[in-house]
Amino acid sequence: MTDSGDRYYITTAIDYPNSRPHIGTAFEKIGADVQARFRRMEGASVHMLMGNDENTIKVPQRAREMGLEPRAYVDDMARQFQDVWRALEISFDDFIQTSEERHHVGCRKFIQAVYDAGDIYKGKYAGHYCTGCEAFKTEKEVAEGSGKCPNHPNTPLTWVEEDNYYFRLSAYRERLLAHYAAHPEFIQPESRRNEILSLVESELKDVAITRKGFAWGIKTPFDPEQTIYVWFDALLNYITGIGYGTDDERFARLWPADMHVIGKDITRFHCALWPAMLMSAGLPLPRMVFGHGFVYRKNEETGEVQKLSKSLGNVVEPMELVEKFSAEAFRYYFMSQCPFGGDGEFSFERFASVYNADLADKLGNNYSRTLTMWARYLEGRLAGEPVDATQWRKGIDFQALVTSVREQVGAFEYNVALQRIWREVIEPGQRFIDETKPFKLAKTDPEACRAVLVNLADWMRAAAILIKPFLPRTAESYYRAFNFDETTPWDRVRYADALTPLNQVGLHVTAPLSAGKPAPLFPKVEVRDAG
RNA sequence: GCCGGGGUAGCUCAGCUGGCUAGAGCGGCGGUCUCAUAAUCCGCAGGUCAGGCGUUCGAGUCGCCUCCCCGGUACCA
Repeated sequence: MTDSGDRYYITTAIDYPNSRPHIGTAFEKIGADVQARFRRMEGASVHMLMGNDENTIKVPQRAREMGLEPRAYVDDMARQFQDVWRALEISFDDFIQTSEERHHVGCRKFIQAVYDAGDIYKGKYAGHYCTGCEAFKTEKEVAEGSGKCPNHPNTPLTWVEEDNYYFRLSAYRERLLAHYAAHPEFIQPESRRNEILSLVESELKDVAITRKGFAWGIKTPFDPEQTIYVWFDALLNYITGIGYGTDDERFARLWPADMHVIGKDITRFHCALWPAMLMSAGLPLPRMVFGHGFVYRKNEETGEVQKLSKSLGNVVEPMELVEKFSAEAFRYYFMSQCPFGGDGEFSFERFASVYNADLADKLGNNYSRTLTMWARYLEGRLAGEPVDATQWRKGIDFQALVTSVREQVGAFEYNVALQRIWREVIEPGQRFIDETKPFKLAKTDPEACRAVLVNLADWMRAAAILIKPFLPRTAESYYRAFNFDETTPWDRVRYADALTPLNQVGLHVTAPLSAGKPAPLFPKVEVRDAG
């Protein structure tokens, strides 16, 4: 799946710390995390990097508003972001803040390398300048503000020309096109690739990469009056975060990245500007860039689908859902309901409905059923001759199923993979109980009842393994409900282990039970109360 | 305008390089079990696959045209 052997370096986009993360940003992180967890299961040595993009003009502004030093402000925001990511079980290995020294050092080294390569020249940037923001406004912003700055409608914009440095992006057009052709998998999914292809084929303009007069940010080494501008600075986090300019050995070990997970809106920066920058600096390119879709908010009453925005007042904070439901439920909803490469929708009502149907009634309920019967009919412990533990999945080509689910998860087709797991693993387990009726067999044919229950143990083991990247906690509860861990330790389980025969020797329930029952994994909720 | 992506059952989505009577989940309706979180399981519900033309023995699945929705259009999360 990756040609970099057993190492897998995956990144997510770094976020502006102006406001706290919402469910859309969480969507990206979870999608990347599922991949990271999956690759770890497959035996890769995974490094997952996340971070915040702090060298923006809004940072000192916001800090001032809150009466803080910029540094204190970004540190506090970084802590808050990480709290959310941890609550969502995002298994990141490192978190970079672009205000950190390691980033500054690496940035300066990089821009100097590009400068030395002759790809940076001094030019004039001209645009609408807002004295209130002390910044240039884009044409789009000006249009939105009907000719004025959206933030300062009473301050007239002035047309200002400024000397600053340009990166010779246009010079890389041919090389970029050659790279896309030679590596068709470079841009994912397909739709994003087409978009970039036509963009680069049409025209590439040089980009200004420095600005004048900012105290906050990274100074340009060859001209201390200039500060490195947003994109040139931000993209570099992917290399400064693994030691570029500060730890050569580590950088050599981890670069190039196997996967940049980003939002579809910033595809061009990652698929055109970034590779060109790397080419100029003489560094290898990342193997893939995945531009995921967006999460929209569906208004329950009107049925209207809207963008998440502060002004519409429809922003949903991840912690709200985590507290009301659980991180597992949060992860499950977005991974199963929103195709990662496309757009998805969120509503509280639908969230609760999916939660009840797939998690409470299926995953959770069958856990309770199985364990209760084990306790009641076998006193939690298996004795006697081994039985055929694969009865529950007769009629399913389990080998083919595991193979295709692996491919789908590896290709970020999470919603499809989960649907298959539910339809061909989770639900057959429930149907098996219904068809064999172990609760009746217990009275008429204890041996047959025992065989059914052994099958259910195998079912739980297989389910645990397959859902592990998506629902790490639940998967672990499933796996540790029996002493499976003695045969294959939980942290070393691979997808292929779902196919290995169940070890029935000494098999027994290890889940905590009270009065012969486990605590519900996903307590059912009222759909109406969801919001 | 230009470029790109879409339009498949009430809702959310699958349908790979064209081929059995177009699928799943949810919702809805009827029935069932009792191990379980009043959960499960079974059956039913019939959508001109946006519309038209064409290629083909055969098209959601390819080509062209029309309508509608969305995104991008560059230094913007």
